[in-house]
Amino acid sequence: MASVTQPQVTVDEALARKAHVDPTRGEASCAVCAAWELSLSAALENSASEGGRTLPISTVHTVPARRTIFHPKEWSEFVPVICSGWSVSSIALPDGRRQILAFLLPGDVVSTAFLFGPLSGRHVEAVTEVTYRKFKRSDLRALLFENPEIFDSISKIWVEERIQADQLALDLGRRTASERIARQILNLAERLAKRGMMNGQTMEFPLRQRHIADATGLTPVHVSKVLGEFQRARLIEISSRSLTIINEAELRIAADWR
Amino acid sequence: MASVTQPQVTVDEALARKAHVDPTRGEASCAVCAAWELSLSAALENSASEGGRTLPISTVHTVPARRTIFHPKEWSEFVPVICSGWSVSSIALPDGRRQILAFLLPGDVVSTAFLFGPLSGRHVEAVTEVTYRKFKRSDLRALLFENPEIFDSISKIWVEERIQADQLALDLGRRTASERIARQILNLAERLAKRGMMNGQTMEFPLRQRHIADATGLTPVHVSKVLGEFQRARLIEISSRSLTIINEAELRIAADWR
DNA sequence: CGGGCAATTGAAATACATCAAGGCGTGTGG
DNA sequence: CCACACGCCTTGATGTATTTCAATTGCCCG
Repeated sequence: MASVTQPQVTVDEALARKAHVDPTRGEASCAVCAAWELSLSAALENSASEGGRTLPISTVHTVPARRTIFHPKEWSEFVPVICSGWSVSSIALPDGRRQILAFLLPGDVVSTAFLFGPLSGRHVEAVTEVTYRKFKRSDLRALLFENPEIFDSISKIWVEERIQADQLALDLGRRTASERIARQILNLAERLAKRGMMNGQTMEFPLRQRHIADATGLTPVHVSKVLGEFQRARLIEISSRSLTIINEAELRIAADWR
Repeated sequence: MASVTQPQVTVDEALARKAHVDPTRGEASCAVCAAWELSLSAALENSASEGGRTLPISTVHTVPARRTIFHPKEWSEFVPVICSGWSVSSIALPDGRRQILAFLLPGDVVSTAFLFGPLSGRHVEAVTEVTYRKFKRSDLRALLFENPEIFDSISKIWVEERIQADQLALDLGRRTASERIARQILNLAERLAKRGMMNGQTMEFPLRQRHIADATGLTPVHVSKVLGEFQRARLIEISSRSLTIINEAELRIAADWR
């Protein structure tokens, strides 16, 4: 028996299973999670159905856009996992400067570090309307020890998370503004594609330029200028909260090269 | 029984224990690790002596300054832990730009992510002469499952590591050159102090300005200018590979404030 | 209809990079 | 032991990417 969950689960199967586990709510949100190979939710759903038990204690919450999901001063026993919508994880300085550490998409756990201790200073905020689950840390940890599959899943996410953090540092420290912005776009496109949230080369794009600025360590004004250049060069097109990659090859060059 | 190892171990005790476990080598290096509360080495030493077993398979290596400890293309089964000396962990772009992710001091594990999978692209390089241990990943993982104390230790280190990564991103994305440099100095001082490697307010400082530049996302030239200012302002003093913090209060202000 | 957030654009300021030259210490080979 | 080369640091002049400031427009929402 393989100890790592392979992405054999189709969205339909996951939907059916979800309906079995929790027939009170009709959202397809966590089916999307379950379809995502690396997701924590996937592992949890699987373990729950296999054992014939219900999911570990978790509560579902829905918040409107711009609402705080996790407060920086919160010293919480809970691990939040995004079910639907876009949100943003960041840390800030007292004077208002802030750095976005990640855009969170459906299926993302805020950070695996939350499993092992509270991560104070982290702010998680909804960009669109968001639904998310809160798992109790102790429940998840117990599950982790019982279930090697889940442990493997978490380990994978852990390594992924570390790689992302490394790349973020490299981007912020050593790349130009255009590179950083191009990379954010490509990165988001890739992650959305994994979730079946790309429509050809176009994606819903609820981010404000302020978000991109805070993620790339730049100013909203400068982000506007670079995005303007990208559009004039016909690399991308942005209109009515959606973004289309017109010339992926050129965009990749802008992202990778000096 | 508390599941978290407290720093009750004195350096002397650790030395004695070390001698018991491995009488063939006289270095005090890992005694320092054992004295450090958060260290992986500490947990390992404890478990080894408690069970009356020997340490898990690990090999000790010594390399001269500037030598590579872990190659970016290496897809290794081993987890390196620094025993003595300074080294540096970084990632680089094909065109030569590089970002230092951490300065590694005695007792530091390169990254907890190494426990769960190879982290390709990471380069670890000795700054001074360095001795380090290589643990086999599978051994460590086995130990992790047997031994909740070790698991707790690793969890703690992981959370620490995540916090460090967050702060690095904030520094690189949102702080000025002076702030970044001042913070690096204070951070190193604090970590050295934990290891008993501070001599009052002065520390051995084997780093080249190129290292500081690559850690802060700046140019060696600019680092030189800022360090010059700090010295002229009598915040610090650097001479013959050692650095003294003269005015800690002011240095903290330079580090925290705009 | 009004108010406020978001985006765009241009002009001016600035932080940092690049370029270039010189000095200083250190190891090395003649 | 000297000469020399080389890496490292410093310093100044110049260049440039990005910020800051400011004005204008559009737009969503109350």
